[in-house]
Amino acid sequence: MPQVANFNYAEGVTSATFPASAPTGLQALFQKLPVERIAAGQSLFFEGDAAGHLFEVVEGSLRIFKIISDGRRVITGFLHDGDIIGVSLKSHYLYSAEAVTDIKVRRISRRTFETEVDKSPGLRPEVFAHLCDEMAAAQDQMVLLSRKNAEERVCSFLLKELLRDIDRRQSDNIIELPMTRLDIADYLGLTIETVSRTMTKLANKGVVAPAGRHSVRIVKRSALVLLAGNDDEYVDNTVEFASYARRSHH
Amino acid sequence: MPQVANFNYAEGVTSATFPASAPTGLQALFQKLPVERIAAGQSLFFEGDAAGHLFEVVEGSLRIFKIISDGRRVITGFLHDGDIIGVSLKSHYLYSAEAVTDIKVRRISRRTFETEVDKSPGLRPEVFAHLCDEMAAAQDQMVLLSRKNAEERVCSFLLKELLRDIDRRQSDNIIELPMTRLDIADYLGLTIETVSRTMTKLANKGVVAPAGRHSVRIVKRSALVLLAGNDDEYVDNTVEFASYARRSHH
DNA sequence: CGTGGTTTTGAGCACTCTCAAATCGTGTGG
DNA sequence: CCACACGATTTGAGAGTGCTCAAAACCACG
Repeated sequence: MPQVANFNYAEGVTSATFPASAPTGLQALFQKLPVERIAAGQSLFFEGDAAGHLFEVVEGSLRIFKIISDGRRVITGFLHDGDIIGVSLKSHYLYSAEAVTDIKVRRISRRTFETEVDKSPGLRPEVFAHLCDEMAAAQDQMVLLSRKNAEERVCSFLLKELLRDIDRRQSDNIIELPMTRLDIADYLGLTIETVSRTMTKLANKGVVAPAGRHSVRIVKRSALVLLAGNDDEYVDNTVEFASYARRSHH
Repeated sequence: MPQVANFNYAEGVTSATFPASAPTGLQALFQKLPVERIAAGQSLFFEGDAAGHLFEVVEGSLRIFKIISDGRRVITGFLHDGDIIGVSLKSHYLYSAEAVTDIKVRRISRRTFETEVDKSPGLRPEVFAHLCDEMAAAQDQMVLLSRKNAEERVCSFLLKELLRDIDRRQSDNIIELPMTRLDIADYLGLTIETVSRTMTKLANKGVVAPAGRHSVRIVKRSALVLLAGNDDEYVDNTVEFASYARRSHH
C-alpha cells in the first residue's frame, strides 16, 4: 500500500523535495524579493516567535528543530534549496530554524503571502498540496522514530537524500550530507556514536562507501532500500528498485 | 467498548449531546448528512485507498495507523467525537482508520467538501488552521518518539487525554482510555509490557489511580506535567495548566 | 463457572546509550 | 608549507532502558 502513498513523493512537493527544475507557483512569489545571506550556524527564527515571514531557500541547507527539557534537541527536518519554510504556520513558529551551511534565502511576509494567495486562486491548491506533503513527511518520520532500528533509520535517511538528488537529476550516487553527525543523530532519534557505528557497518557491508566527511557514495541502492524497511510490500530482491523507480518517475 | 454503544441517544438529536467547543464551520458541512454506525474493529478505509471521503466522528473513538514491513504497526493518532478525518489528504489516504469502539460517523465526499469550501471563503482559514494543528500535533509526536523515555511518553499521553477532557468541560480527573494497551503501545512507540509497567509505576507513585480497565484517575496533575517533560520552560507546579492552555491555544 | 482475550508480572537479553579515549580533518598561524 | 590545535568523528568498553519470551492474573462473555 505505501507505494501508492509514495506517489506523493513523486509529485515532488514534499517539504524536503522540490525539484529544482520546475519552480512552483509558490516559489514565484519569492522571485522578485532580495536574496539574504545567512552564515552557517545563524538562526532564521526561534520556536515561539511570532511567525512573521515565510522563507524560500535559494542555496544551502538548514535545520528546523525543537528543544525540550534539559536541552534535548529534536530536528524535525532539513531544508535545501528550493524548499519553502513556514507554510504550515499560523501565529507562531512551531520550531526554530538555523543555517547548517552558509545559505541564501528570500523572505516574504506572512501578510503578503496570504493576500497573494487570495489573489491567485491557482495558488491555493498548491498551498494545500504543500501542507499535505509536509504532513506525509511527518508521518513517515513518526514511523521511523517509532518502530525502526538504527540501521533502518540511517538507511531511510540516506535513501531520502538520494531520492532527492535523483529528483533533481543529480544522481551520481553520491549524496552530500552538509549537516554534522550530531544533526543526523538528532534527526533520527539516535546518538552520534550510533549513527557513526551504523555508517561504518554499512560501509563494511559494501552498501555505501565513504567519500569525504560530508558525502557518501551509495554502492548498493537495492540493499539500502531493503534495509530501510520502508513498507509492507513483499519485495523480491530483484524488484525493489523497480518499486522505487516507479515512485520517482510519476 | 460497549460503554459508548449503550447510551442509546435518539438518532438525529445528537448535536445537543456534544458539548465542548462550538461546532466549527467545518463540522457544519456534515450536519445534514446521515449518521453511519461502524462496529468496533471495523475499518473506515485503508492506507493507499483513493481518498474519496472525509469523516466527522459523531461518537466513539478510532485509530489511524500505518503498517510497515514484518507487520509493525504505528498508530499515528486517535480520533474522538467532534474530530474530522481526512482534511490533510490529497489523492490517497496516508493511513488506515479503524474503529476502536462502536462509532458513529458522518461522511462527505472529497469533491463536495472542496466545492463547499470554495463556495464559502470563510471556511478556508478553518481548513488551513486545521492543517496547521495537525502539523503541530505531528511535531509534538515526533518529539515524543524521538527523545522521550517510557515514563515521559505515558505521562504525555495521559496529559493529552486529560486536557482534551478539560477542553470539553468533562474534567473530573478521570480519563477514559477506550483503546487497548496494544493501541497505546503502538501509539507511543513502546510495547504493551512497558506501557503496563509504566502505568503500575505511576500508580505506585500516587500520580494516577487505576479506575477500571479503560479509565484512569489523575491524582497529581502537576506531577504528570513534570514527568511529561514537555518543554523547556521551568513550569511552576501551580502554573502548569496555564502553560498548557497557552500551548493548545490557536 | 469455564473460556478466550487482555493485562500484569517476571526473568533474561539486546540494542542503543553513556562515558572515555583515540583518530581524523580542517583551519590557523608561524 | 608545515605544524599545531581544536572540533568532529570514530572506536571501545560497559551499563541501562526497554524488548522478548513466558507465565500468571484478571476480566468480560457466554
